[in-house]
Amino acid sequence: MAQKPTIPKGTRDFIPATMIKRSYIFDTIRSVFQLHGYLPIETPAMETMETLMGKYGEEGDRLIFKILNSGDFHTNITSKNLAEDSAAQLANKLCEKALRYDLTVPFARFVVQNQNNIKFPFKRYQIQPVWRADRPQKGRYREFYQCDADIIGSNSLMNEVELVQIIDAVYAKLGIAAILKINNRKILTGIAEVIGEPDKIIDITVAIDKLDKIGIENVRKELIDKGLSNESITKLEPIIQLDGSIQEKIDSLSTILKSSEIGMKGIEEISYIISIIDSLPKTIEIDFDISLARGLNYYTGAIFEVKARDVEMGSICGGGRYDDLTGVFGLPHVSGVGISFGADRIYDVLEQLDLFPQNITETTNVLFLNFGDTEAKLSMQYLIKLREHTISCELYPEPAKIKKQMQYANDRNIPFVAILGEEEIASHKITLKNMKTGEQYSIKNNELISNIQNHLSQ
RNA sequence: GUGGAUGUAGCUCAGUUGGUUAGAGUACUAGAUUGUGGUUCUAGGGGUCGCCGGUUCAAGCCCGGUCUUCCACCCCA
Repeated sequence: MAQKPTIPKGTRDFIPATMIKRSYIFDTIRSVFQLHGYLPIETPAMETMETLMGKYGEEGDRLIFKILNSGDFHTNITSKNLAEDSAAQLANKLCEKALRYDLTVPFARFVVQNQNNIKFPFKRYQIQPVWRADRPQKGRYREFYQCDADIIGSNSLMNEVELVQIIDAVYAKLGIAAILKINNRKILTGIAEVIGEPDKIIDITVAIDKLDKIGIENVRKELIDKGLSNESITKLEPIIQLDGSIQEKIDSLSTILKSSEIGMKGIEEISYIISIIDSLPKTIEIDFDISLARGLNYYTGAIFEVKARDVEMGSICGGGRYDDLTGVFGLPHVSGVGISFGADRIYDVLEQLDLFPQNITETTNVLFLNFGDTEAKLSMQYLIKLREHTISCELYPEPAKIKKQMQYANDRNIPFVAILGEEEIASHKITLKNMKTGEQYSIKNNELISNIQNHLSQ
């Protein structure tokens, strides 16, 4: 009996109509990357466990898809291992490879391994799928594409500015009204210092990142759970709830963080970035959001996050600066900064807001009907000529009923049908049918290309 | 990993207090129309009612388990 086919949880098939829309997103992002001088690379779908584990925090390790070793993977597992090892320890014995979790860590590995083949500062873009063993839900998949642009080997804040310009250009091209939130990890570190809890920086950032979502009361509860003193929380609350213009927030924080050297460095950085962005034309809205933390532990400077304004969806772009990501792979003191567009969420946003352009659905421009062997052979001559003029065209592969061939053209959304039957051949003519208007007319066979070109350019 | 919903034709879904042979729309195939698509009409094919077990004379419907998908939490693109 035939089994019912399925695909793994959180994965998807893409039909042609969907792929055309997805390609539109990838093409748009890629063209913006290239326009800013970024170069393409690719890395393998799988990395060694060593490369990935421990780079994304404890939660991240759990969400990495591990690949079972080939062959006799069980021979070095004892019953003692089974009884006593943690799941993570067992996984380490059974798996030496895993699917990549993002594009940034593999990129760091790539940079170290290929440091003699690339020119610094190195600007690369990378558009590939990543995998996370998360529970799927709205806007969240287990296999999804990231579109990353990173620049590594340069400390200049001009790189941050350039990435903001890229973000602005991408969303402007796609027609998405977006808001870019900026913060700086050094400011968060500074805040942790001045409230007297420098060791709790991770707990603090994770908690205040949720301020928007769960409110100040629940943030306070979470911080108490994590062991912060009441005194520290009392100091923290007015800081993370600072309101006003970007400049007002910067001014307030300059006073608050005066005693923290690293905090003041963060203020200096964000002021610089924002002052330059302000002087440039842009369509995206910019906000300095003190509660923006982002989970990834490796960020050390600027952090970015983009959300669509008119639709409820997680972030559609994220990124930041990391000062020493390559250090763990043996290349210390190389700073990088990058952003990552979530193509699948961008798709969902465009779909929900009906923002896909109308004209990206057509593929073939002309379909030749098939009247039999003789006529089909003759049609081939015209197909070749049309293709020489980059007009996409095809011949219906078998001499089916005309009704069926017409229906095929209709279903495929092909705008023109060329009819080359016995009558046309005898009179050296071709009948063209415009499938949108239903209009049908006869032309001389040497007028075919100019006629189609005229219609397509209208 | 935690909690809540869900599952009936390829797709979207009806299906009464449990009662003969499970329906509709859409899609598909053919015909009305032998060289013409979209609209219309007619006919046809297509279902182990997610899976396993239980209750019952009788289960798509009730009960238990399991899987799937979706939603939320954690976390994240």
